[in-house]
Amino acid sequence: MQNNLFIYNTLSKKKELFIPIHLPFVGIYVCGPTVYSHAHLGHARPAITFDLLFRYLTHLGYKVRYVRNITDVGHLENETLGEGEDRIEKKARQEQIEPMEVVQKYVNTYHKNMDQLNTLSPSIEPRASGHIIEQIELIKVLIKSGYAYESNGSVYFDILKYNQKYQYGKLSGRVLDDLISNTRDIEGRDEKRNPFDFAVWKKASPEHLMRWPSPWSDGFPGWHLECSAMSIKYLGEEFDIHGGGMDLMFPHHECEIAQSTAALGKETVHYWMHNNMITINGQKMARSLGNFITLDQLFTGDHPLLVQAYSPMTIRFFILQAHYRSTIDFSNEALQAAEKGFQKLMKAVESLDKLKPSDNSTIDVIKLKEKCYEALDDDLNSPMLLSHLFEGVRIVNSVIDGTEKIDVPGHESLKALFSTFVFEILGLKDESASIGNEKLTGDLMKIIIDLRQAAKNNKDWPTSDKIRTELKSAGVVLKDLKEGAEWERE
RNA sequence: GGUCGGUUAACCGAGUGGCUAGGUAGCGGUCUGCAAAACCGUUUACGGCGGUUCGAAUCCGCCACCGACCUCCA
Repeated sequence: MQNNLFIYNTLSKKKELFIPIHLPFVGIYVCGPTVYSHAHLGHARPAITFDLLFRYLTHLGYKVRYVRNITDVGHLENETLGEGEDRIEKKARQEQIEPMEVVQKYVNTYHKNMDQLNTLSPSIEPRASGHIIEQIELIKVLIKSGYAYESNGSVYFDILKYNQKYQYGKLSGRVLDDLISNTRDIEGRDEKRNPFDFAVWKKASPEHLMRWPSPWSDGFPGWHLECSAMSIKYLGEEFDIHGGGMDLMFPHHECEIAQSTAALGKETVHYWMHNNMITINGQKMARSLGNFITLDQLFTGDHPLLVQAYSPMTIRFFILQAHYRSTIDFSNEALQAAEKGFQKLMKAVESLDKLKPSDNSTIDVIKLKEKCYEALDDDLNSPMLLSHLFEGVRIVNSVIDGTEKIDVPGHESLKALFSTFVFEILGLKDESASIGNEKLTGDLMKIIIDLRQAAKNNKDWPTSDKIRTELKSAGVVLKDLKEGAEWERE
């Protein structure tokens, strides 16, 4: 199996030809969500980016194992002070439910949202809380090899020790000495030998709910550890691709590299891929900044910043229109443009079946197909791919117009091209059947209501009442309010 | 302050040392009873100042502005 896929490797800061370790298999690990709140637009970015990668590698014929974790323990709100509250526990306390109820609730909504965005399920979706034993075993290895030490029931990773043999910070381009010299002194971490040491195991305070027994204390694993433990378990000591958001590069992925390298004595990940952020008014969208829009809000339009609802495919198209390593700035204008562009694409796909082939052709579909592959091979350049697909849209419409001609083989190739790139690889789908009908119904009702209002203005009560009666028998109830009529299904 | 990235036309957003990215919006045209759609054409593009080059928006330097990360974040 051969390919010309080049992937930008954060580790080397270069595009590199993708060569898998064990043909025909490919292993991908992507950092998934911490499930303590609704998924927001930012979560859609890595999900769609790596869904595209998963789909493309699968299309190329690889047997891909795609692992995306669920963080359900150990992710604290403020690790600097050492006493940060676990996000999930905090939510549980606020809502007076079990932490695992919080986890279940938001895993469910996350899955629902990901389905709506038409992302394929990962091959394995491991949870941190389900791999406590694996994490404890990894800690034992780290302690034994001298890269971690126990302190008052907690266990910390020894950064200085690690840095003697390996290079801490190489992924994010950081130098440990610089980090140390730039650090303000913060109180409350006397348990650590060095302020940069990070917890791999934390002793639980008496009131802490999520706790497991370990050789060191009743406690819980450090946030970074789960990814090392679970990626090694499911993908092996060396695997192909590790992905995640750019904001995770430091410290999360840096710590992950340190843990895995210290435990195994070798590089675990061959290609590191990082998607960029979504910004809103030029600033990163994040829960902590309070400027985030959840996916549910986006799909319903229920948010002060939204002038209308945007369908899941509009969001997917919007995200694919930018390259995954660029930031995308959110705005209603941009989303409306994406919506129209997406509809134009879908409309052309519908028209494709109706094309009347000629004996000869003015179109080079093979060339177009090559360009589509070239775009994807160039570090998943989805915007470039879309621009080529819009060339296909122009072709379809021009054939209908009669300004271009296509023969039977060309027609078949073009159909295959759209099917492959639009649906199979980009993972778009036609949602006009559902959403379009809903919109149509609304528009039809408006017309009917306006006609009835005209009748009422003319005091044409028989007509007005007839409309209301017949709608009622069709299952639609009209309500005459002060501001005008409203309708709803019975 | 440190590290890294960005600044492209009305908006979003690719890309390249010389050749139209694309979408949306606008304008003109074809078509059309009118409109819509579609097609064709089109609008002040590449932050500023220097340098390298036959030629730079693309490479180099400086400056300005914006953003990300620097133990919360997808």
